[in-house]
Parts: sequence; C-alpha cells; structure tokens
Amino acid sequence: MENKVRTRYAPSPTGFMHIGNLRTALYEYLISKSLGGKFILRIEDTDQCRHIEGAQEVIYSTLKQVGLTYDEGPDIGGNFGPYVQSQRKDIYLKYAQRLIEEKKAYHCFCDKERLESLKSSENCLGYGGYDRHCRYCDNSLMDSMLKSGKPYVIRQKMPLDGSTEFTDEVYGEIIVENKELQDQILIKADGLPTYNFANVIDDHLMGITHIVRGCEYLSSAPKYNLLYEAFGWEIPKYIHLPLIMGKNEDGSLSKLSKRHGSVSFEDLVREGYLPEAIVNCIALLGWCPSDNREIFSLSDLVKKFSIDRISKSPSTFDYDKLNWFNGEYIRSKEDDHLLCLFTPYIKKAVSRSNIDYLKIVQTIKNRVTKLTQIPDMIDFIETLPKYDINLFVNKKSKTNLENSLLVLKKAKERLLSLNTWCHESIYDLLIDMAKEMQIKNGTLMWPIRVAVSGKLVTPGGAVEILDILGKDESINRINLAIEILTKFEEKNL
RNA sequence: GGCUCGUUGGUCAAACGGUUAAGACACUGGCCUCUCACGCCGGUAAUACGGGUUCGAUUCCCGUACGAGUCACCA
Repeated sequence: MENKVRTRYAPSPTGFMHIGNLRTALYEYLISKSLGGKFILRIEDTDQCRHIEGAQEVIYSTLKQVGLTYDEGPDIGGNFGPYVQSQRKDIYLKYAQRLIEEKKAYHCFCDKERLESLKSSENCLGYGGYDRHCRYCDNSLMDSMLKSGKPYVIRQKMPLDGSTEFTDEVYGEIIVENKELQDQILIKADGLPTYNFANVIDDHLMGITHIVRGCEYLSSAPKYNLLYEAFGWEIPKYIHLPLIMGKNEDGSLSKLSKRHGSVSFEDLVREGYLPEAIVNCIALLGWCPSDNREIFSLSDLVKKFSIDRISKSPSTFDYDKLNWFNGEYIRSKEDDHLLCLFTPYIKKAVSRSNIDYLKIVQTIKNRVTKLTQIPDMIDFIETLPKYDINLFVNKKSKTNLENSLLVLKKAKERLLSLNTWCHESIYDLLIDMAKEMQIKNGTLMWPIRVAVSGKLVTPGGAVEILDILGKDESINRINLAIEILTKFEEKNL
C-alpha cells in the first residue's frame, strides 16, 4: 500500500459536538485532504459508564452538516473496521497479552482501595501515583491470583529512568522524564482498553499517519511513544492543536466547556448560526493563511491549509466574530436560498396568508446576523402593535403631530388611487409627493413608516413595509393613525 | 505542588533580526439615509517584565511574572 496520509477523528460519543472537538475534526480533515489523504471516523466508546443513546448519530449528523465527509467510518465501513472501539475489544486484549509475554506489561491486582490509600502515603511519590507493587510480585503468586479469578488490570512497565522525547509538528521538541510516568493501565478491570491504549492500537492498525488532537494530550504523548516502542511500531507524526478557551463568570479563562454557554455545534445552529459560518469561524481559531483572507468555504480551506501555520497559543472563542461571519454568509447568499433558511423563522411571527416571504427576505437580509432574530424583527407585520403617539415626532425628519396627520391624510388619498402596488410604484409616488409638497423625504416617510409599523425601529423603510403589507392592510393602518392623531388634535383644541 | 506548553491592542491575529508593528471583529467619529442595518471614509487601542546576544530585537538565549494544560481502571 502506498504511503498516503491518513488522519482520523476519534470522538467519544458524548451526545453533543463541542466546537473544540469540531475544530479538531476540521483540522484533521483539512490536513488529510490538503495532502491528498484519507479522513477516517472512529468512535471511542470504551467508557461504558458514559454510554449515551443516540450519541453516535449526533456525530454523524454534525459532520454531515458541516461537510466533513469521511472516507471510512462505522456507518460507511472501510478496510480497517470495525470503527467502533467497543467492537474491537478482543483486538486490544490480544496486544496487551503480547506485551505480557514479552515481559513489557504485567497483571495488577491492586484494587481501588489500595490505590486510594497510596495517594495519601508518601512512598508513591516519584511513581506518578502507583507504587508498582504488582510489577515486582513473583510469578507463582501471580498465577494463583489469576486462577482465583480476582479482577485485574494490565499495566505497562514504564522505564524507571531516562527520558522520552518526540517532535510535535506544532510545538517542536518535547522531552519528558520517564520517572514522571506511572505504569499505565492498558486494559481495565472490565476487560476494555483504556483510551490511551486503544488509541495507539487503533491508530497503528488503521494506518494513521498524522495524529491530530488538542494539546491537552501533549504531556501524555510520551506514554504513547513508549507503547509504540514496546510494539516496535513506527511512531506517527504528532500535531497538537492549541486549546480553545472560554471566559468564565469571574473573567478567568479555561478550556472551553459546557459551562461557557452554548458551545456545541447543535446549540449554535439552534441559535441561528449557519454551519458554514461556524466552520469558517473556528477554522481561524488557531490557524490563519499568509494573506489576510477571512472568508473561506471548506474547499477553499482545503486548498489553503498548511500545518506550519497552526498557532501555538490558545485562543478565545468570540461570539462577536461569529456574529460577523454569520452576517457575511447571510448577505452573500442568493435570495431563494435565504427564503428557504428564513421561512421557518418568518412563520414563527407571520401567519397571514397574503404575505410575500421573498419581499421580507429582501428587506431584512442585510439586517439579520442570527436567524433567531427574525421573528422579533418582523412581528409588526402580523399585527400592528399599540404604539405611543410620540413616535410620530422626530426632530431629524422634521416631523410633529400636526404635519404627520397632514402627510398621512394626503398619502392615503394618493395610495388609494395607486393601481399597481409594488415597491417601485410606491416609491415613485411618495417621492413625487414629497417633491410636490416641498418637504424632505423623511418628513413624508417617517410618519408613514410609524403608522404602518407602530415601531420606532424597523427593518426596512416605509416603502418596503407598505409593499410587504399590501394595499388594504397598509391603508387600514394609515387610517388608524389618522384616527388617533385626529382624536388627539381635537382633544387639545 | 511536579511536569509540559504558552504570552503582540478587549478578541482573532500578521510580521519567521531591519516595517511609521499589518489586517479582521468589537468599540467609536463621519458620510449615505424615511428608522435600523448594509456600504463607504476615518479614529482609539498592542509586542508582560528584567537581563543578555547583535550594528540592530516582537523575532534568538536566560530568568521572573502571569496564564493554561496535565498528573484516573475519563476520554
């Protein structure tokens, strides 16, 4: 087989896709694809205590939504399966046994209580927690323990001195003293492998050439190497990624996690962010191209991505930046595409039948940064809110209650006789009218906009709103305003 | 606490020994304008600190401070 690049995304099925994990998946994808390689999905579910129903589906669906298509995986198969670790149990045991036979690993019968008691004693210092008790037990005792059926774990014999070093593609030379490493557990008492062990076995068996992961694993990387060495396997390239941090309530920073709010992909989508905006945003957290470009489609990223431009320092996830990306993506889309995206949100606020959603889309597209803002933005279309009469007064537009009433009466007459109700004709009519009355456009438009929206701030101007509402509803609303203003005027005479 | 890693404006970040230290987001002034946006033009704001090396350090080395990660039969 030729020496092609292979990367893998190996999440544990937790039921939600954290954007830190998503970025790791993205970079794994980008690294392999930019080098013409394969991207593999493997589910790491060796922790039975944390089994969550439907969690794998979340992973499949997220990767699908963002376009990270994998070449091999549990649901699509491949030549290196199975791709779910719980289905590979026997494989790990076999390899652990091989190490035992070669005297590189041993059975350990120490129970949790014993390990717990070691923590408080001092004699375990320097061993990383475990005193290696069973490493030095004699063989006959071990055999009888095994026969008795006492539960055990399998631990690797770590070197007692010296150091282990490796080169990370991002962080460079990393050296760790072996005495810092405890005899790591390979197989747990339940017979399943630990994450570290399964990871190494699978990465080797699946021919993974580049191990990409968060740098929380940086200091445990030597453990992996000791395993590769024990088996005599070639050590893959390591690419550790800088962490994405989140801001805590007290202002401090820590590794982004659930408590930082909506940080899962699903949360963000639910909040009205577009998958491609999310991907674009997180792609730039820890990597940037040599030019200053910021907007990237996934395929553009594949073309531009390079490992040597991955940053070493952690970054903080910023909603402001994501908002900007999202707005950029919305504005760049075709109207009919936006119509599909906006419709569910428009329906939340507008149920009247004779409304052209496309007109709404065209009016609000430059004003939407999150899809979830849409209902509040356009709620006045459904029903005219009760509004304060003082909304008609605006200094800059030179409007007051008197001239507003005047303008509305006149506009109503003209609009009533307008045959073709469309943006252009309404616009022409009103602009001509302002010219004729020798007033600012604003002096005319402001009262109309207020009358038909009942709001101080609206997405779009009077013309757009009139167009969306249609002739009848518009005239009704203008009539209502005339009524209110007239009543007020009479009361103050 | 040990070990590992990091530190350029509020945030993302460029500059891999020589620049007036880019750019983007956010903030902000103005223009446009029927409000709000969009768009356009402008502005405030940074090399953590102290030592070296060098003709010259954001850049290389050492120390200090600060921050983070990690020290599980979790992944």
